[in-house]
Amino acid sequence: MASVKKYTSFGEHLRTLREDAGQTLKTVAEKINIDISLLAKIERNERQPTKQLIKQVATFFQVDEKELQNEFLSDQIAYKILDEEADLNILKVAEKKVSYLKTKKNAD
Amino acid sequence: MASVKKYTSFGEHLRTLREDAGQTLKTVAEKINIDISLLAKIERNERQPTKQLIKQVATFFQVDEKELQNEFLSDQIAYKILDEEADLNILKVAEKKVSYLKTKKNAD
DNA sequence: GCCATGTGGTCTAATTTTGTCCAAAAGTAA
DNA sequence: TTACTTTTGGACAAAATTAGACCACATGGC
Repeated sequence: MASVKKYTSFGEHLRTLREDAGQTLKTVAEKINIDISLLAKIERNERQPTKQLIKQVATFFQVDEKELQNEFLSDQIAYKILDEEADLNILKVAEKKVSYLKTKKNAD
Repeated sequence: MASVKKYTSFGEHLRTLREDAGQTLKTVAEKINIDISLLAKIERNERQPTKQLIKQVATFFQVDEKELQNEFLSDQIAYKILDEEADLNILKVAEKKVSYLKTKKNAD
């Protein structure tokens, strides 16, 4: 059985990666060449990471990049739903729309 | 039995509303006080409607505002997934995160 | 006290997005 | 064909959003 997946925010996930690696904000920020404060904000979900940053972080902590990108993407969707105080069934509708838009895209 | 729900894009939905009402872009745009070209772009999903615009449109066509807002929100999510070429199971993760973030929010 | 680490505010620059204007295309009817 | 209506699409300025930098301050250990 694989490890149990925890559903935290992207920032918390990142912080966990860093702390588990026994690194400080400073060492990591220097390694990936960004401001300490920016990294701290990302870990607190006050700034959004760029694709490039996610890639660098994934390399640094040796985790799968695509998975980390997905981690962030699902975060964005979750926050949007919270912001708009929307119903969760919107996700079901979105899923159907993806299928629809995909077939539509192929049709031209 | 209620009407069968169709999963189109927000813009297409809007266009259908307008055409079913036998209105032109001109008449609707004037009524809600925006540029014709902007309304056309929204119908083609080239521009995003503001909340205010959705409200006006809902009033004009006498449809439920909240439902139309949801229609748009699910669109945004669907397009994001398409853009990022992400897997649909991201939506499941997002759902779990909403729950997590909700409880977290209440905890402070 | 000192030093390392993390926080939080403010600001600028860059990027993204909206909304307007206008010309051209497409459709319709005479 | 011509005239007219409707829709499309490009270009661009204005507005809004966001990342990222800088720095002072807080916190915590030694």
